[in-house]
Amino acid sequence: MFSLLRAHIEKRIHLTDEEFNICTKFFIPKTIRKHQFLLNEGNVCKYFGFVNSGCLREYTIDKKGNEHIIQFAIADWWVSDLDSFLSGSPANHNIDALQDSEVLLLEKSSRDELLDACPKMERFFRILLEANYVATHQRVADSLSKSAEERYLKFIKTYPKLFEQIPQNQIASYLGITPQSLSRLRKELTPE
Amino acid sequence: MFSLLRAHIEKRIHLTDEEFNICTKFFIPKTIRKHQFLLNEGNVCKYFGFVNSGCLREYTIDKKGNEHIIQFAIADWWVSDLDSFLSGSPANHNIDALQDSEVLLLEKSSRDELLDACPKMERFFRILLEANYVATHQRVADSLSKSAEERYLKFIKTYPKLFEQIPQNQIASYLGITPQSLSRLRKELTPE
DNA sequence: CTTTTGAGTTAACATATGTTAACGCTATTT
DNA sequence: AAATAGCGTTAACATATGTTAACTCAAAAG
Repeated sequence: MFSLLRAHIEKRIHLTDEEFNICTKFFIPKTIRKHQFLLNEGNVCKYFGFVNSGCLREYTIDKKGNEHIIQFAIADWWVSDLDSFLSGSPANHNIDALQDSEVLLLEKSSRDELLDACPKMERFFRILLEANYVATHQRVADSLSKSAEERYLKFIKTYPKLFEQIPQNQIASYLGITPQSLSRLRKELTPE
Repeated sequence: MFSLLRAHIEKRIHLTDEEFNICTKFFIPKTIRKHQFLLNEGNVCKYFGFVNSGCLREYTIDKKGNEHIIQFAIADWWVSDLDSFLSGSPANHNIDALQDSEVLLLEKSSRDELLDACPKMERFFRILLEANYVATHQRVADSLSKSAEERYLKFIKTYPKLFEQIPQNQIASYLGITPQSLSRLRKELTPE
């Protein structure tokens, strides 16, 4: 149940068995079936979730009704609308499962208690956020400087596992283009 | 010299005078003149910098030679290529000053020492990164779901001070469009 | 087994933004 | 004072991506 999380944390900081056991107490294991929601726009995001298996997505719906995927989360990743989670304000994003998934949920108050109970976890979250900062800034830079085709090729290279698991229309949404454009672009990539 | 930094930290965590004095020892004050570089692509980013005054920008140059601004930094903000700073690998980004600026520089080793000397600062950086995570994800969401015009109007609303201080071609670069497109867009916004 | 739904493809046409080039204005440099 | 460089604007044209609509195919639902 907690072995993936243990390994995930251990990559960043070292905890004793005892310390890790304290941490686990704050998490709520949950199964989320495909198409089920972990967060609906307008509600407060109650959880910071670690994905044990499956795949979820965080997305926003624009005024035309189109979905835009902000973040995928597969095993060993975290999922949340951090803005809403931290501020307690209603979320602008939705989170649902693309596949049956198992997650370990941390409520806001639990996380605060966890940080007090195990101060080493301050460093863990700091390091986790640093890595995320880098990845997200890289995504911003790519959206500024790369064509849809370049972003697509980079996506395949960077997230080969996601690429295998996920429908193409979802990838298009993540890349910021329509499924039709992605289809056209793929056609142009395979001359013959 | 350190009063802005003190207030900046105090917004997130509380430090005693003594603790803060320990922290200040790790920072190197520096003046950066307009057009001077704090980081050149290909070099390792040695600093995590707090801006006391002025304005800097972090940007990348694409293969066509166009600049794309990843981040502005005015007073009370931080500036760095965090990827390079943390990993020690050569930077893909440049950092230079748009105006004469005063910064407080923290070297990588100094930051690690600072975190050990004053563990409360773990929490400070964690909170700082959380806020940045939220802002950057918001920018990603906007680049996926908003038109250039909407992004421009939002920029003005979100960063009125930056909007006043910065040439429009720099804003265009941050928004991901050409200066000509921004000019056209502005014209359409002022009907007569 | 039949029907329905969702994913992917294709094509014709529409639109936002990029490209190139020219011009004017201001501030800086000589 | 003259020359230069940087910024903003404009216009004609080019291109990448969006829009709409139709069609397959496979999987899921009835």
